[in-house]
Amino acid sequence: MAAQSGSAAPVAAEQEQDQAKAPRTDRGRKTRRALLDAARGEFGEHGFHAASISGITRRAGVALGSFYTYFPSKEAIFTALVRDMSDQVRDPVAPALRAAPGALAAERAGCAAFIEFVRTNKEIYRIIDEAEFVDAASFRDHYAGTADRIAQRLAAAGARGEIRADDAEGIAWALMGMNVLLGLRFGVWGQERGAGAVADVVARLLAQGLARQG
Amino acid sequence: MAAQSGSAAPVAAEQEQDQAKAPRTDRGRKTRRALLDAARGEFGEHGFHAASISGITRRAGVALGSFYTYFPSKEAIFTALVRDMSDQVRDPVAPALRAAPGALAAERAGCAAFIEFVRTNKEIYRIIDEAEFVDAASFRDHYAGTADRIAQRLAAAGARGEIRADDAEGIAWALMGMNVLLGLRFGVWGQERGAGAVADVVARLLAQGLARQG
DNA sequence: ATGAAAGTTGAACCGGGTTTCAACTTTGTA
DNA sequence: TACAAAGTTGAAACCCGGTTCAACTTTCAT
Repeated sequence: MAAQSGSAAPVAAEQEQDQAKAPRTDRGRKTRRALLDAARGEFGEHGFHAASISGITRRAGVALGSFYTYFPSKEAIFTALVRDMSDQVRDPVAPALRAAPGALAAERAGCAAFIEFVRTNKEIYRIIDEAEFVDAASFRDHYAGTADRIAQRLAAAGARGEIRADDAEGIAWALMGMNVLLGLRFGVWGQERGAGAVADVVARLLAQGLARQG
Repeated sequence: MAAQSGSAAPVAAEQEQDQAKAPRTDRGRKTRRALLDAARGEFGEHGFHAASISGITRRAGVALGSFYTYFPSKEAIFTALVRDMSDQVRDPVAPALRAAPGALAAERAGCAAFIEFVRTNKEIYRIIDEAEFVDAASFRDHYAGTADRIAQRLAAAGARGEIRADDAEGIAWALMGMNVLLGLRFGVWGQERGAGAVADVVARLLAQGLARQG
């Protein structure tokens, strides 16, 4: 799955005690970052169980043992990576939402930004999806958090009278689902359509459903 | 993800040569079935990499070695299981679709049947999702096949003039996405809503989008 | 009944990947 | 400059689960 996003997050950056020993030096920070980037490639390419730590360190250009300076286990780096990427989807989507003139335009822009992001970050699906098994909490947080942000927007627009105001939560999950599977089909598997064209599918569905005239 | 479905499939039951040695006896068929059922539990609970063959045989109540009478590897039984479950989702959905009076009613009924199925088969998400890594072809087949069937229905309804006739494919993926994520949220993670109530979210979206009046 | 084919069993083999560790190098600070 | 802390290294210990296999039991057709 994987999904697009909204505004800022609760972050809660401090529960990393058990996850990793934080680097105290510039060199250390660089190495840690290199490991995380390498992990994205390795996990994205092979999936969690087929990925290997030696593969990660090889890509990162560091020795096997260095890995354990920053992450206590394979699971730990995976978890760190999921959080990392979950944050990164949000970044390009939030401004797109803000710039749009109305609720429908916002969802359209959000979808387009998401598709765009997916195209240059195809691994996101494999990584966030696999979190379901490796790190269920992050997986849930990602989707529940995203759905929440969408529901907020819808509720606000509903209160302003722009759209129907009922059941923001249900609609939010449905909307997130559209974005996710459209991203899989037209972002990861194929590129026949531009991001805007994909977003139009969503926009029209929100504007008129399947009704024959707008 | 995982997804709901439509009518009959191309089946192509014969490419199983390399996948498994077919049982020639009743006893054999029973054991094979037991292994498949056990695998569903084991993979659903632990995910592919944490699941173990000895766990499967223990659940099935057979010796470790018997496993290899029916499946040449862990991957092979997983693949067999994915196909098995992919077929099983279709079963309850297809009749629901057929019984409905019109296109919108059909999608509503299909969604409801899917949610119902998910509730009694929660492992389907973990299993079909993980196929992305273990058996990419089955994963793709499942989603692409499902989307195709939806698109057929929409195109037919469009031709009958029931709904707008443009872009059945795009709408199909969007619709499948709604069903999938609603299933995750209201089928697997929570049961606060009845299947019918969940299906109504979809039905209204298709009928009127977010417009304030129908 | 009886022999061949199908199915069962679980101990042991085996390989590969995670994790440990002690020697070594670099960085930062007093 | 010099010492301690931080970071690096990669060989090897360790673990664990997938896979094999040869002896054994059940089924089935004649």
